[in-house]
Amino acid sequence: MRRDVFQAIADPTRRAIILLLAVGAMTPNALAEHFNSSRQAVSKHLRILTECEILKQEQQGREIHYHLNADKMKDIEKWLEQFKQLFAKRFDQLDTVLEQLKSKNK
Amino acid sequence: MRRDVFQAIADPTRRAIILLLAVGAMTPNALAEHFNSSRQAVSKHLRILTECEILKQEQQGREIHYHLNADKMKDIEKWLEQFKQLFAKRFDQLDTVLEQLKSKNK
DNA sequence: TATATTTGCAATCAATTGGTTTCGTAATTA
DNA sequence: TAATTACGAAACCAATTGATTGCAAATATA
Repeated sequence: MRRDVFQAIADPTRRAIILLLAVGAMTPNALAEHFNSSRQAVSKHLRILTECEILKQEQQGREIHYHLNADKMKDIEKWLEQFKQLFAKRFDQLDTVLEQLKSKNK
Repeated sequence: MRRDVFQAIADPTRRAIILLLAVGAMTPNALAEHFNSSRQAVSKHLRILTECEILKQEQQGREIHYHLNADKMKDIEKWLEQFKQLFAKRFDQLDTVLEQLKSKNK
């Protein structure tokens, strides 16, 4: 079973959960009210997000408060950064080619 | 069939394809050489990425060069930015609360 | 103590996914 | 023209996904 941040944010409901919890911790019931999905469906998403270590549980009596581990989100940022650098480098190479063409025409 | 950038980057092979194409355009066969998967499997990923408009095809004789539409990647960045702002705002609110507590104790 | 509330967990199901194999077609090359 | 190459598309399959239903455990309330 693959369980990484990218698979976690692939689902729109899970992305919404992340945004909601970015504002503040919430219980499953409170979260479920924001969606059309059932409480169990939301709970399943919470389980997946917890397994990815994007969420942490905090038991308070019979309630469980889910809150964000914002650090995990950096994995996405890291990959994006890697992509951006590779893409930028491509232009560098293009620049080199253009420079070479330029000096050839001289 | 859901077809968005988030679902596209959920698969590790597709993420690798994106990174490879960030450096420069490639044909399906050239791409497939970088993976253990078959040419057809890679081709299927290419179709998905093209349907998401992350990739564009450019026919050259019997070869098809796939290259990146880097703009689409901004969708991920936008969502990340939205998340970061919500998360930052949370700290702002916390700051406000702390400020209020501070003035109460005066 | 009896009842209600909050929650996780297992079983089940239809839909989707990622992969393979096979086929057809268009562009090269011999 | 015949063989080869590069590719997409369709059919198929096992594994995974997202959702539902039913249940049990723990805590709170009457």
